[in-house]
Amino acid sequence: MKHSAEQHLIRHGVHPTAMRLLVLEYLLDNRTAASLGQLEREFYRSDKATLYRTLKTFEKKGLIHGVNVGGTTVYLLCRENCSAEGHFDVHPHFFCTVCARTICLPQAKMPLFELPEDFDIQEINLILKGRCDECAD
Amino acid sequence: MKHSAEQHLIRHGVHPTAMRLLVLEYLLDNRTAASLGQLEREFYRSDKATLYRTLKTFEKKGLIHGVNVGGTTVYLLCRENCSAEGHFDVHPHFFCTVCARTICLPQAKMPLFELPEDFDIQEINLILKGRCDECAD
DNA sequence: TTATCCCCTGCAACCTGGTTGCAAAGTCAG
DNA sequence: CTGACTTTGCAACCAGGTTGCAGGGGATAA
Repeated sequence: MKHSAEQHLIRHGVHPTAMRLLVLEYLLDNRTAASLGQLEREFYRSDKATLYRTLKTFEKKGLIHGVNVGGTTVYLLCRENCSAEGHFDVHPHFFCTVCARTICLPQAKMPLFELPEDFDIQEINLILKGRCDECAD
Repeated sequence: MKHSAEQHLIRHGVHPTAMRLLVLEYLLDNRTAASLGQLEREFYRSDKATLYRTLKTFEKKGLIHGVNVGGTTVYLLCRENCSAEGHFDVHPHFFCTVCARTICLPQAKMPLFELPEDFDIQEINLILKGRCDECAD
């Protein structure tokens, strides 16, 4: 456990401090997206700024990616093909309006768009909202 | 001018006050999305809360719809098929990273998704980011 | 016309999420 | 052990969004 998280940090060039290990392990365990606010609540002993900077460091080094869902940014673990050079796992995300979890949908393909005129698309942001499998009635 | 905006308000059951006419005309003229902040800057004599409530009223009555693009909500005029009963013009939006305008793309079809398990999709949020036709090099 | 009521507006305050400066504490190499 | 660099915690700040409250203005009933 500890080891794998630590290795993960080192592999991405992030100095493995106690704080960072805790946050990374939380993300690994939870397997769902976490917002700054969630981390604040989870690690109420530590400071918002530290958590914020931890997330920013992780994002910059390619461990996690942020998704803006309805005003707040949630962070999810990246798959293997991401690094400090860039995030390459572009895929839709699903936000459950019941349990408020955000889930990656890497299996769902991003749609291709041909816009009529000379629009230059650099980024696609696709969020599906509804009930997840666990919250469906 | 005045008449059409006024009619538009009345048709949607919104009492046409001076404030509301100004905001609606601004939206009609600009033909691009406006955020609360933009309106605040444009109508610096009036209050944020009033502008906020104006937008909310318009949205509730089906005149405009809000799109969350990277943290802030921008509002765009609805097409004909919206009303207080609901917003039915679901379509992608394009956000230009150069001029920061948000544009409706009603001509682009929303993709259909079949999610593997019993996910219940209620809403699709699709935002394309890049350079618009006017800002392309 | 006057009194009444309701809706609209402006002011102020507040909350949340995000962000930065600064100084203390910790880490590590020489 | 010392000095340099990194990480952390505290505080403060900012923007966007939101609400309560009181005053004003217009429509309506008496």
